[in-house]
Amino acid sequence: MAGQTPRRADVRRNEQALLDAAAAAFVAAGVEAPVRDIAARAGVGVGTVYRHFPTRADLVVAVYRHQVEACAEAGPELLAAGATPFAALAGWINHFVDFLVTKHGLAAVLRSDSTGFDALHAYFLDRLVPVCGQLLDAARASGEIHSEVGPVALMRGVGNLCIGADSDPDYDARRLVELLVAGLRQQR
Amino acid sequence: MAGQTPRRADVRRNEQALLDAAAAAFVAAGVEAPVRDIAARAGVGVGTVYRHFPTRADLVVAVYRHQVEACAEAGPELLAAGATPFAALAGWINHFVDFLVTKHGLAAVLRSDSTGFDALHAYFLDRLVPVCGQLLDAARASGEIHSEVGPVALMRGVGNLCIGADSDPDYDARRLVELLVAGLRQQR
Amino acid sequence: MAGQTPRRADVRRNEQALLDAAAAAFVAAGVEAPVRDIAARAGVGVGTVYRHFPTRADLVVAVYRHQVEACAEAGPELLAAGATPFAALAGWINHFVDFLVTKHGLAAVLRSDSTGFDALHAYFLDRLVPVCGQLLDAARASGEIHSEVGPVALMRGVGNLCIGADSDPDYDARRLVELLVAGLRQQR
Amino acid sequence: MAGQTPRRADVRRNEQALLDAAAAAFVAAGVEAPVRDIAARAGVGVGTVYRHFPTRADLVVAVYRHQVEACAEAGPELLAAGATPFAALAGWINHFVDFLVTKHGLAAVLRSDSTGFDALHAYFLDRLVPVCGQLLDAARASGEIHSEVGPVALMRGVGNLCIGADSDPDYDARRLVELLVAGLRQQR
DNA sequence: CATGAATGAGGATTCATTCAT
DNA sequence: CATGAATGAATCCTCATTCAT
Repeated sequence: MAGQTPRRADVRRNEQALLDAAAAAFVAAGVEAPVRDIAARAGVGVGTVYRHFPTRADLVVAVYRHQVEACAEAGPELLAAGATPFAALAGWINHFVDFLVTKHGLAAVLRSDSTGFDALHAYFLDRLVPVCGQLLDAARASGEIHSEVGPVALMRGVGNLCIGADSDPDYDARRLVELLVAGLRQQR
Repeated sequence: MAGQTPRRADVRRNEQALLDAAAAAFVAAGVEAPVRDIAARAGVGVGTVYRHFPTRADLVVAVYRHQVEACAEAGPELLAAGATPFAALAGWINHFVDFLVTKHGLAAVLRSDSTGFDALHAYFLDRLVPVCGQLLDAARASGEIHSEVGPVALMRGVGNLCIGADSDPDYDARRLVELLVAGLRQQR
Repeated sequence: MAGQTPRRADVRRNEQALLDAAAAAFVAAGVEAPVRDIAARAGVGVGTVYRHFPTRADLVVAVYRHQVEACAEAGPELLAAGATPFAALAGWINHFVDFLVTKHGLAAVLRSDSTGFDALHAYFLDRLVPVCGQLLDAARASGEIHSEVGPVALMRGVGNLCIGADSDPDYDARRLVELLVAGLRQQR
Repeated sequence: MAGQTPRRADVRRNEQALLDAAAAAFVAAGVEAPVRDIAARAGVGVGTVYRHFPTRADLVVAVYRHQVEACAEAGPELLAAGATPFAALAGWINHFVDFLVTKHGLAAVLRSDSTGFDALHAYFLDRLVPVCGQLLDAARASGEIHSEVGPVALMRGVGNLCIGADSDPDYDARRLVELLVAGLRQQR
């Protein structure tokens, strides 16, 4: 129970090296990059990776925590920024898409049901679903959307639409997500 | 003397069993499902799989072909059925989603970028894109939709939304696809 | 019990086609050529190969029977030809080497102890050892050689020296066999 | 800090166990012995084999090296030991045969023409051919032998004669090699 | 704490051989 | 008799994960 950050300097250095290495490996080979590659990039043994991040999901979470946090914080900010709630929602979804599309293979893992990514799923849901829900509720309250779709379903759909967007330049996930969001406004 | 199809009844049965088994295996474990699993589902030895389908791509193509033909034929039929073009498009997309989700969960391969599936992608696109394009054009001509999204993008989006729909009962791909299709009507 | 040759014409034709095909396959890929290749070359099913030649050794024996017979018959002829017994032995060994060297991979199989080649070994020994033994005895009787090496050992040695002679043009098995034969004359 | 050899004792032990196991497996089943068998003989997992020797050739080379060095060093020693050059040559060949037959039965690989063993062949030749050549030259200079056979051919012949000597107690490779060596003295 | 060696499950592929048609 | 489809053992190789040092 030492708070978030380890006290020993070398340990902290190792952890940071691992995060950097993992980020680089994820870029190069996707979030399923071999553990050994990550360890090699960080200049440590594989055991050290496992010590710091018992599961791959833990590592992924750690690598992307900052960006997830930023995404989570963007929700209330957008809502408070003056535009309509629907515009805020659309803006936030944009933010989310940017995040997913730039992280090689992350979108695909987000929908993977293999155990071992549970921590990742949990973190994503814990952190972002409330934000998305708040935006959806606000847009619903303002009468801009009528759909009853919930935040989990919406995020899952957006996530799915982003699968493969990083590796195929001809695939424009953003446009399709726009369509999906536009669909929310439709009367039903 | 039978041209394309094998003459011996057991061989034909086996091939069909293999196709069914592969389809099921793809649903359960994706297009990269172990050959041994497919063989086991079909009740045959692995050698039999390799005899009928020397490469995995051959198998996937064969599994697809069956369904793809039915789907392709459904397009003109729906268009001729009397409802509006947009209704025909929506109906066809429904059909497509059924194909992807209910029966085979092949959505994942649609987006696979691994080489070796090129032949598969090509076939898929060759056969279905024109059908979808025709429906899109008709709906556009009738003034029901204004979006400029093309058939390739639309199908890819629908395909992506279907990923994982078979294995997760809480994920309602149809609803999200409805949203996407609804989005097509939006003014631009 | 119909004597050596089958009575039905088509069967005889098949057998001959198989012998030719096997000979060709042995040249191209060695005596361990896949059964399916041989069947394909003969334009028959693999089952037919097995019907005619239950084991690979049976096939090899059949393919080379003529040449083995010729080799066996050459022994007495050389002995009767007027030269010294040692010269006859040397000549016969030459004959034997020619046979082995021109049969891709046969020499290697001759020393293989894998069951399945038993028939081949047996045939070779049955047919050629007595011939070689006769020549050795004669040379010993004439006082030209003193070595006590027996025909089995000698043939085995010659066979071994021939291994790989077909695939490596730099390897001159004949010269080494000459050395071996020359060694027989040495006083002990 | 140890240069070539691994520092951890258990690793070194493992590597040696692997070399011994591979040598034994090669004797029993040839250089193409299943990796799993080698691992089992060494009491390790297959992964360990691959860690130490990424390719089969690496393993075979390593197994050879050990013995080859000893054999190479024996040449000059025998020559300096006082007997005639021919006796030294005969002694060295004996050593070589022991190496091939008694300890490892590696003779079969010496003649393997499968690519991937090129490095092995090269090493073998580089190390032993000069030694054998020196002995041959000396024996030729002393007038004890007259044959023009070179070291490569001689070694190849000896190697071939040793094939299968380990697995067949009735096959006396040494006697045949003696014959071959005796043949070197023959006038031509 | 860090290391990286060892493990072994997991998945692919080939081919000899049998046997239903 | 002939066919060739089916079988499945045998082998290869990769990596995630554990644990002795």
